[in-house]
Amino acid sequence: MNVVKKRRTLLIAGPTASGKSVVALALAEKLNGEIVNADAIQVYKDLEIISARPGRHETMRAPHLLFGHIDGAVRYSVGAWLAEIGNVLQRVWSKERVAIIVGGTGLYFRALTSGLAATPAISEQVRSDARERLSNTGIHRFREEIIAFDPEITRLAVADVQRHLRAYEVFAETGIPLSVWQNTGSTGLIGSSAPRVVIEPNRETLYSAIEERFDAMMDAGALDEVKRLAARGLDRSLPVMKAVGAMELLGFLGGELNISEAIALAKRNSRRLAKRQLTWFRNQAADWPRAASSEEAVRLLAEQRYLAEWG
RNA sequence: GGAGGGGUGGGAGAGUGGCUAAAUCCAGCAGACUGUAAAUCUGCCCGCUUCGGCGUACGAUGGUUCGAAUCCAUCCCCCUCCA
Repeated sequence: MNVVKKRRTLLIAGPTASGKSVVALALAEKLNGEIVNADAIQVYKDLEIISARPGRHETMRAPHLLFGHIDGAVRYSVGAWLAEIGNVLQRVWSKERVAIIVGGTGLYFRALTSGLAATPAISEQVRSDARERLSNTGIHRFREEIIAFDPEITRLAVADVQRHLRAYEVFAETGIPLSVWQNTGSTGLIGSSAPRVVIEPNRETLYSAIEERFDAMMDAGALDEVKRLAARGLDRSLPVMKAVGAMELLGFLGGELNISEAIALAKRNSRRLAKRQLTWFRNQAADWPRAASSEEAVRLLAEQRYLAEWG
């Protein structure tokens, strides 16, 4: 193993359809960099079109890492991603190349820069036990049980079933409350000095880009892609099955929606996704520099002195 | 020209005297967020607000009534059918 001298890293975040890939590619070519994915759905092999994952054109121009390497049957997670990206970054850095981390998943960036609680993996047994317990007792009793060992859980909304389940599972698995785990902060892999940018296009531009892109996805064979996914007969609760666009087209294939309803819903849900991403970055990454467009993002990053040195 | 139906908040659409600033759905906005995060959840959505309220509102105008989106009159507009 080479000794890593410089951890040259660039962070590019932004909502779906904001032009992140373009920025990443431009900088990768300029700086001899490698592009690393920070998007929770672009990791899945099964969804190239629907997830707007970089295709041949892009991957020929620069190395792309952590894209499409996970089988849809796998329940991927921030933790798994963080574990993988650690190695990936070591490899990129050891080659004296720049790691350009791009994506729209705010939580992934947070894990990267601030670390993640060191909770162990939850066994399938505990997972299903938790679900069974919940359906037997109902959310109110379930919640009280959790609060008994972890009072912090009071702050969760009662309807937030997913987070209640998580709290229950962690305690059942480890005997230590989730909130305690979460205070055992690890430090991030990426320092605060790494150049970064959030692409924040105006709402109208972004929304019309989303709609046009979805039409383009349909033309590119999105429906066939989702048909292939459907044919696998995977569990509906898997993350791949919940990807925006996939979910709606699955609804069409299952006969619950007609095609135009499915398309309209997919667009709507993409808009909502983008909105949530903007909210995240606005409030959780408030100190990151902003760019209103991909062009501005390139310019903004290129102006930073790091890049002059790195190039 | 004749007969009937209808005009409600950004859209759809309930409501037919007080419990109605007006159900519900959609669209939108804001927020939360530590292993499902493209997920999960919360609030707002006529205007103003110190978030308790205050002011205007249900095509228009006028009227009945203690009180009207709801009843009456006139006017304007839309739709269906018959000529």
